[in-house]
Amino acid sequence: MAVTDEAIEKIKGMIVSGALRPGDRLPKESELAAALGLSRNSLREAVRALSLIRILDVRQGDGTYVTSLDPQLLLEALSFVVDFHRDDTVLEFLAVRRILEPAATAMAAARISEQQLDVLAGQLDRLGDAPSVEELVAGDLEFHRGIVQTSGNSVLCSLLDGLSGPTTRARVWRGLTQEDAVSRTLHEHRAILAALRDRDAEAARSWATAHIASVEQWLRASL
Amino acid sequence: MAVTDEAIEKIKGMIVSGALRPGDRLPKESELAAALGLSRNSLREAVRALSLIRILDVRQGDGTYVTSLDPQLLLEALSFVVDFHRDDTVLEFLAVRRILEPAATAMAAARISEQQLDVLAGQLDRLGDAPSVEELVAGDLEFHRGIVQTSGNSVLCSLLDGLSGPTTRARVWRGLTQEDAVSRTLHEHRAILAALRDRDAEAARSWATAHIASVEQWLRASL
DNA sequence: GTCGTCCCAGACGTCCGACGTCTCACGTCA
DNA sequence: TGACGTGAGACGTCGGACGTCTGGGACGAC
Repeated sequence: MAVTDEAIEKIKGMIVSGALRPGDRLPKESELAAALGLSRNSLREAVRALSLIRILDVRQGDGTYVTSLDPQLLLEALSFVVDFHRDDTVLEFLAVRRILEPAATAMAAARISEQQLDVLAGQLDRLGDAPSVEELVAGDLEFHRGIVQTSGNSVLCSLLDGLSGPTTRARVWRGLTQEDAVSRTLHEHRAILAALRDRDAEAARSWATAHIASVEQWLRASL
Repeated sequence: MAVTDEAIEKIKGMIVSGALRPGDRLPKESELAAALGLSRNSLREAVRALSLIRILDVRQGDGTYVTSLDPQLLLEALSFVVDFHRDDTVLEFLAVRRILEPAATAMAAARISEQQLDVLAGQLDRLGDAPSVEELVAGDLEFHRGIVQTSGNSVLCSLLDGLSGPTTRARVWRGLTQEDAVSRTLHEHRAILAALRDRDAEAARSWATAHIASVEQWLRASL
């Protein structure tokens, strides 16, 4: 195994074992390199790799720190990876979202506050009846994220965020050319919101499932 | 933005745009560094980072290649990230698994072959009535993976693999000290298998849910 | 002709030393 | 007391040198 890979494993070990805790500062590069028995260049490759996936936070002129290691932060790296997938796997990602999002929406029904409901309603109102594709994609993202965030499970929230981030969603909408796609989407969003306001978890789950299923159906037909 | 980060973005762009396709070989480090306008050292940091998340495959003495970019491969990096999460987030991961796994198990009911059913049954038989904790963890992993793989969705499969890989599962079992945990788990596995053999998707889903819920319950009580 | 072996060009792996750039903290001065 | 300048120290980048490994071609035995 290359010394750089060893260094990655050792740094990982120091964090997992608790020797390095979230927020801790690492020894400076030259010292850590000496301690791990490799050159500064090779160590930097290890640090850079761990920094890409948000394990470490490198600040020029200051030092290198362990991040908070929050699920939200670590799963951010997921969207980076998801960007690489080819178009022909979009349907598989959508199928996973179809499993997760209805569950998250149902969980939100019991927890969402009146204030948050009003915020979501305001979003939909501002979007109007005939938004542009860019506005719709942004609004769609914001709407679902707002709901999922109140599910109370940060892992679930981050996972959905990563799986259906801006890039994926844009790819989906690029494939949706049907006339009534926009109006049906807006209608379904309002139905989900109404179910949440009624605290009806099952209705919310069903509307969320139907919402994603219809997107899936359109997409399957247009591929 | 640092030159290394720029290099990461440029290489990502080359892949996403299709200029570099899965399996393609990159120019040698010195040439690519010159083309991107940075030193070989800095370029290596970028390549190393992309290699950690399985975007690139570096072979000493040969060259650097784009991987297959299969969901299965890319989501492998997920388990690396999951290893860093603290114990207090295990329940959140388990809650997500409780959403995904029943769905995957239900999907498998319609697709699993008689041969695969026999393989799973053989696994359970070999495990016996009183396996060690290590054997049980390994068997548990193998059993669920065998089912999920027949769901037909590689993204779903890889995601579950990453979320509940060896490390996470070992952490869960470490917390399970109750006497009847082992026998109840084995019983539930057999129930899931019976439902699959009956092609009863709803029964399979319910048993999978109950199975994870009981693990969740034990874990919550023992934390 | 086929197969196995040897050898080497070429690519990645590692290291060193130097210098640039940025932060933070400290001390100065109004 | 506050703003400002300055310097030590950390990361950022570079070029070159050498080590290590792989793949493929040349060569010879069968």
